[in-house]
Amino acid sequence: MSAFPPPLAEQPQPPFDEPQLLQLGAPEDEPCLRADAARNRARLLEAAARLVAEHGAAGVTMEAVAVAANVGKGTVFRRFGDRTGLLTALLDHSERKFQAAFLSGPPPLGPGAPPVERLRAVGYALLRRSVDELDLQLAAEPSPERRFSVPARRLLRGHLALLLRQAVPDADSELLSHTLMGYLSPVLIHHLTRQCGLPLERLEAGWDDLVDRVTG
Amino acid sequence: MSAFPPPLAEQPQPPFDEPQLLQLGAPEDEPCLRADAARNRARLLEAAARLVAEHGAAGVTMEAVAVAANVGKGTVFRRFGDRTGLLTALLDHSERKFQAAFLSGPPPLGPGAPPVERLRAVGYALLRRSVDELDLQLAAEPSPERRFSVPARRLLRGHLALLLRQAVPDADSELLSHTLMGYLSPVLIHHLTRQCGLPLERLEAGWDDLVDRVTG
DNA sequence: TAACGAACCGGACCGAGGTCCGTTTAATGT
DNA sequence: ACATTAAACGGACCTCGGTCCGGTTCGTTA
Repeated sequence: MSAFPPPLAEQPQPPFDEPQLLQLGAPEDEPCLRADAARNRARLLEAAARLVAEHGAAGVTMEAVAVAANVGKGTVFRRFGDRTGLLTALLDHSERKFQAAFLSGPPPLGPGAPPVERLRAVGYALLRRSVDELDLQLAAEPSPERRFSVPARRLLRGHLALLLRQAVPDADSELLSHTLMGYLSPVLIHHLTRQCGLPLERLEAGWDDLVDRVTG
Repeated sequence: MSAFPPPLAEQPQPPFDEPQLLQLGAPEDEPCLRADAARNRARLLEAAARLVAEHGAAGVTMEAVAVAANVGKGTVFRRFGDRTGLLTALLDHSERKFQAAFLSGPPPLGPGAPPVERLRAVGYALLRRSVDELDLQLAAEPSPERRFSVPARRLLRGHLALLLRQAVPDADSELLSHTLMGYLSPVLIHHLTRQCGLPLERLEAGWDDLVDRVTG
């Protein structure tokens, strides 16, 4: 196991119930990366993206990516830790945009709107984003043990908890935020839209309703 | 892929929004199994259980089980389909007891109590059961694509949807039931209790609160 | 009881994720 | 320019889940 660079948001795991200040990760990619490392990283991401476009996210093997990038297999793992890390890196751009939007973008997603409206907005935004990148998000799904340690998800959950705390101060926001996260999880969205054929509108209505009930 | 016997509850996938009549699977195990097959099945389950007890669920490999049962590796897969199937079979007994309890047991879990109370009860029961078998349940976690097709979960979700329909007829019970399922999912329970150290009481209180909000 | 076919058995085999470690190379200091 | 060293490289190697298929066994029918 290795000390490969932190991908998305913050790294250390604050104790569960802590207020947990929200902050993005480094503004750019890896802080300082050796020239060859940076070059290979770029090559790998490009190769991976191409393979995803060609064969779908599911059919992308680590070895194939390595070969396509003219790089050793070990290098892939050194850089991205594991398969999930590589796929996650592919989603990094979109993820950062999303984070910026709900952390400091214009209302109702960003600060300025009342918390309940922000809750609605963040659900909509996530649903929209997910239906686009569903394949990749699904393939990037981390193993059950790490699912809740993924920085991006910790950040989002913290955000939901914050909004909930503002909207319903007398509730257990931590637990409720987990409930809301469940509704927005890529696997569920995939199941409902792709496997069950529900239209996006119904999921959005469901989110509205859920937010109403939870904050009501 | 194979036609290995249906493990827990019903098999065919009814269209999403259907009323979905609830029914258990066969009262006993596989309907009719050849003598040697039944013998090997028993051996395998026994061996698997022993290995779980010794090395924990995570450290149980299919080959090890096969060896411990004096059986070929292919036989394990023929019988149980895949690793998840084997682990799931280990949970079968407990699962059936749970199903029987909420389908036809005494109130408030079984029929007879008002739906909201039954909702509360099923949550309590599941939380209790999960904290016991957490390791196994975690190891038996199916791959994301199949998570919602697992018969036992389909059955439970259908049950929740039914109770919700009775308790809040004007809501989208299907969607809400998924939300409730999320709160009760083994991975979340594991994360909250084991990784975050929340006491079971808090999870129970959270379930109470969630049911109130959702049905309120 | 002999014969037959379906179901079952077993272990060689494969693919893919992940690790290891000897070698190479980029940055830094002299 | 050269030495030094930490970092990066690469591919052989390992593990483990899952498949395949030739041989075997059970249960049935004649």
